[in-house]
Amino acid sequence: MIIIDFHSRVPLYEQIKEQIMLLVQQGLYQPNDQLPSIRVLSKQLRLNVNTVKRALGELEEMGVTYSLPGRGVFVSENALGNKKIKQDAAAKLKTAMQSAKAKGLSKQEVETLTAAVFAGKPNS
Amino acid sequence: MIIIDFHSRVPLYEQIKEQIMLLVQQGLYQPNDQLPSIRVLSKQLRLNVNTVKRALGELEEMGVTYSLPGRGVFVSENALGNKKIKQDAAAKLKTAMQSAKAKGLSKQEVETLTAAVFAGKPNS
Amino acid sequence: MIIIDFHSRVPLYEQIKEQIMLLVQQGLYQPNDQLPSIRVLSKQLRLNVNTVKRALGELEEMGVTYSLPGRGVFVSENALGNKKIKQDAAAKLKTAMQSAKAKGLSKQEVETLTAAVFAGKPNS
Amino acid sequence: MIIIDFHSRVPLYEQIKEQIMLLVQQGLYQPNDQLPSIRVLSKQLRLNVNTVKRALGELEEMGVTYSLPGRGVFVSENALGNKKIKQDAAAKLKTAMQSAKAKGLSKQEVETLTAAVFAGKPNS
DNA sequence: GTGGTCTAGACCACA
DNA sequence: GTGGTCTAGACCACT
Repeated sequence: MIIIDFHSRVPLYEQIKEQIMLLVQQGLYQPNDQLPSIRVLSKQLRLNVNTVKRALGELEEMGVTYSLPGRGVFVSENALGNKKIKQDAAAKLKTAMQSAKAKGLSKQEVETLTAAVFAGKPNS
Repeated sequence: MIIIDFHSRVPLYEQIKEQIMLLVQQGLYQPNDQLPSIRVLSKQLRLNVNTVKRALGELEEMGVTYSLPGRGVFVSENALGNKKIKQDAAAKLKTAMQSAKAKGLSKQEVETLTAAVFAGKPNS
Repeated sequence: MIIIDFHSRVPLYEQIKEQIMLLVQQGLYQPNDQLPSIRVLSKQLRLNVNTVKRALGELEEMGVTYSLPGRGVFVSENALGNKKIKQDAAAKLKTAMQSAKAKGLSKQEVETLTAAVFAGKPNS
Repeated sequence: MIIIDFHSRVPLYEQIKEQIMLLVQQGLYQPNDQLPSIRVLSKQLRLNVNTVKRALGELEEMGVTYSLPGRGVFVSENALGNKKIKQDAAAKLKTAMQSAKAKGLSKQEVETLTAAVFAGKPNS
């Protein structure tokens, strides 16, 4: 389910975080569902255990998952009701938008892009 | 004219690049205008010369500026007509936007953000 | 009577220990009273037998209970007269309190918390 | 300045976090002060670089510090105005207090302890 | 089996 | 020089 791009400059653990959040947001993992174990994930993704561990650790810090030592990692109750996550995403988006503006993209072009992205699956 | 945010996680040399491109984009620097010298810039911005050098070097590589050894650095004719630059920025923006959508940002929230970013100086 | 919080980071066997000590402390179990058998407890709490076994084993080691092989587990005479246990708890509490103070909690906030914790059943 | 107890069961990175927060809270490190580099700290404390890195990473996550790659780690503006830190400490204190109650400490004993802890340097 | 902690050491980007 | 990422592998506590 999770696909890692080893050539991307985005850190591997960030890619894992993103994709797991996506799976949760899509409802493929429900609250209190157990995620695959760290060891299983690391084998599937061909990554070191510590890299996966870091991803899950940060997801836990963000309130998306919780871990019970000796038992496993689980999806939190209000996994994505979290404000922090949205703020984070908004901040990153703003940075990208400012950069785009500096490089000559017009407001209209951005709006067209926005429409395109939000077309596929209506989200609001 | 150029403002560096020392608290930002964006590399200093990237900030310089962004800001110079923005100034060009806004027409404050016209094609064939001379930019301040590296030494002047590094003093103004209180940055290491190497950092400024790297920024200008990459701008030249991108075709935004050209340098005449012994004379200085100048703005290229087609400084921002370069399609590749815009495409790159657009691609990154799209990724950030998709991620933001996945994390629950609504289309409206993105539009509000767009308006905010493009508020300063109308651009389109 | 015993409630296990599966979401808590406190080990399950520690939770069992705590709760049994609390019941004894509150006088609901008198010295020489028999505790429910390990099997009964593990079914009630939906826990692995080994987890319950460990909890009772440690209680016995602490002198809170004693077991008569083939008969069951019983509350000791001087179950909580044991000074070492209290001292241990007091030391940990002190550490946590100092840390809380260092992080800006006021004396009043701690007192409010104390009142809340000791609210359920008056104890002194 | 920082003292690590290698025999404690508290994780080393937690000890580092605690002590740095303490130094900040005491005003020995002011906002925007630069902390010793990770490598220097790890040599001083005779710890692995990664352990120190983790401590500083979590402090950053908590908003106590911020790091500028290539430059160093610095104390945040409102390092300890942070609500999250207090909530964390309060939660830990509550757990310790419940445990103490279960082990027979009376409300009065806790209050005496509170008074003792908050005696040294008045904090509220 | 599970996750948590720690070490040792490599490589990268940034200033 | 700085911090950031990643790997490999050890040991521990808990279920």
